[in-house]
Amino acid sequence: MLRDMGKKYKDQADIFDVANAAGVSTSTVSRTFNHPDLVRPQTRKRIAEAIKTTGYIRNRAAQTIHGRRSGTVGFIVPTIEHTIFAELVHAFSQTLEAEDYSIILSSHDYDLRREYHLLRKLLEHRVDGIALIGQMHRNETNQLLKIQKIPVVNIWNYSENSYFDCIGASNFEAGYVACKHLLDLGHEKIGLVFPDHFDNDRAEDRLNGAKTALAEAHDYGSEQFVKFSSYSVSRAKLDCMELLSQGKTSALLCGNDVIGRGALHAARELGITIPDEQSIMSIGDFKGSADFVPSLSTVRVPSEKIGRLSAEVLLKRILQPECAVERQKISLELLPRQSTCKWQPAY
Amino acid sequence: MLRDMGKKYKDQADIFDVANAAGVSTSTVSRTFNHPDLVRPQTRKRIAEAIKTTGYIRNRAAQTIHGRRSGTVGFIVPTIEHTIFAELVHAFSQTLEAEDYSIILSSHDYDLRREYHLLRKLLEHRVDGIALIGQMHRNETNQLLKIQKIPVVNIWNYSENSYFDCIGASNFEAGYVACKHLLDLGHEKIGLVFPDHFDNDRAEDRLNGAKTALAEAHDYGSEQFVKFSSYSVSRAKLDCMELLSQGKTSALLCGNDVIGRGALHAARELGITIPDEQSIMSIGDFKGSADFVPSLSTVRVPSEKIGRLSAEVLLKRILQPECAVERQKISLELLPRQSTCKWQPAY
DNA sequence: AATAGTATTGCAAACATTTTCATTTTTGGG
DNA sequence: CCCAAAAATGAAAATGTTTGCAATACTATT
Repeated sequence: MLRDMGKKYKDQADIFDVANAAGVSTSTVSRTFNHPDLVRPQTRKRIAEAIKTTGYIRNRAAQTIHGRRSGTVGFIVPTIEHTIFAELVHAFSQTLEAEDYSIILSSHDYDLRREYHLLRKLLEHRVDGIALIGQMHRNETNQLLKIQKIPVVNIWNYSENSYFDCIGASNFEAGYVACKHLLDLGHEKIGLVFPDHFDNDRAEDRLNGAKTALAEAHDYGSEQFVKFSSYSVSRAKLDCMELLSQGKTSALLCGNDVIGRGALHAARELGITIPDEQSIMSIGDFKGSADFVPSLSTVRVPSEKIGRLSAEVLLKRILQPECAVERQKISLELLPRQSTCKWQPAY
Repeated sequence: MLRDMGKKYKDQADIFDVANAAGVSTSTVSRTFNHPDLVRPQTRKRIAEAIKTTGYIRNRAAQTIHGRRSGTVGFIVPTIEHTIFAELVHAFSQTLEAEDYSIILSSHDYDLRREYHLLRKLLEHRVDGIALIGQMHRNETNQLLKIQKIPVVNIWNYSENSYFDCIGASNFEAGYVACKHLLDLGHEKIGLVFPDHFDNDRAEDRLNGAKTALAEAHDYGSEQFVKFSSYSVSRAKLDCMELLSQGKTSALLCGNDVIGRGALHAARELGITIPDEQSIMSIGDFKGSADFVPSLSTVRVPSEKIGRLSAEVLLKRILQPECAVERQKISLELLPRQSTCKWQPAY
């Protein structure tokens, strides 16, 4: 297989090759891609053929260099290992891919220092926009975003005075509503199992919401059972087993559905009947939570909707950078299912 | 807020600004990034400061244009909506991010025509390498990959004569082993619940493996109970309920853990005791399957390991494009847990 | 058929880097 | 303190596009 046949070996056809093959100038080829209406249909067809025969593939890097949009969007999430953000990322990607964008996805594993570095890397790639989870970021992260004047959407946590566009629910409310549900059912001794909220404002807000509901219901001084767990069914199961076997609670409030699932397993493992002996309440409503037996009561945070809307808002800001800040508070839905019921003391 | 103060307004510092600020030429700045050993430490320091003060961020597009590596890798998966590939993607990303690569992730939703288009888009971005799931792709996809001579790793499905590097398990074997386990336990009437294997060679191989085991055990003509389901716990639960309520089987073999979970829920819903009345066997061992009560018997396909190794192999090929094709057959592990037991006829 | 107007196309500069090659500076040994 | 060799730096060309402007080719009127 011999290379270098003649002048100069190129392994990749470029826009010149296409122009030659079609007998036009590079300008015309370029225009066929970017402003097809400006080139005669007949010419366009000739160019299309030339593209086929040469096997030409546009070089996005070369157009990005002109300040043209890169066609990429950066999405930084805490994790993709657990199901937590799967639906969100999916909906977000689908929406943007439909508009011909590619998604550069990175995860920082709940380490906001890494988030900053990932952001820098995305900026090096000249992404057209950035999506971040939550409102809490390092100062340098926010500074950088502001200076760069790059389109940003803040996903998942609603804030009425966010600097950037934001689409999300009130996680405080989620925690409050979930806890209120248990209180309304007559539960008094409620165990709270929440992910460690270090570098995680969503979990923190939820926990605060729950605590507020508790404080409103009881004397503030009442005994609290808080257990910190993590985004892992296994870990959560162990933690819940510990809490449940102490027998001090009549209900568990779980910071998210992953923990909620852990709690269901834990109860089953210990032979505790749900919901008769113990109620389990959760927040999230991930795909599949409704299918557990008993099905998991939870507060629905509509992740697909949030993902889709975030993508749309980001898209809009990319096209119109100067338009007013858009903030959407996504409403929650209380979903009482089989894992919770009225508390009736045994005696 | 007035712009254009003086000569020429630039919203982004470029390499010239840095060079000026540091009192060196652009060549030297460029070298500090790409060949730091070629520039004097003292100069390097001065440039580092200049970068800080100017807020310069490298433009990867501009370096990509030179045939330099883009620092991105494309990963095309069937889906990220369900947990199926979460661990795989996670491990893959972590490994490559550690080497300063960014991952462009796209999903085609089990539509290989879309896979082709996504591939083209990735090539436009001049990714340094491509990762694909499975060995089955459209002809045009394979052609394009070969012509482009781009590093490719084929993940998940092992094949001893793959054209590209491949890291994966034998899914045929997985299906065979899983089914054999049930047969060894004395089950004869085994229901097979598998994802529709249209555009999905992994599922197809698994199903064939299972059928082969069945054929070896019984007369080939024996009655088969095959039900096609999908990658959704809800859907799988419904399908399994249908199959289970027919009462023709003593065990269910599920094509993956998502379906396996659906089966567990289905049995519970119907009041069928697992494993006494019905065994449930699965393939995958996703995070959390061991925590179910009863825990899910399954054949472990070590997705993290596969993800990490795939990343490493792809990396190696990016650095040494000419090295010999690397194929690794990842071994499976039979994990009998609580959801399967010996079949003892009721009478 | 000439004219004005519009639709197409081409030329060449611009984009932000990298890299080759030549030039300058530094270093170490005598 | 000089010289050769080595190390560090700079000048300028090259990378693959896009686009403003100018030039050319049509079209529909008169």
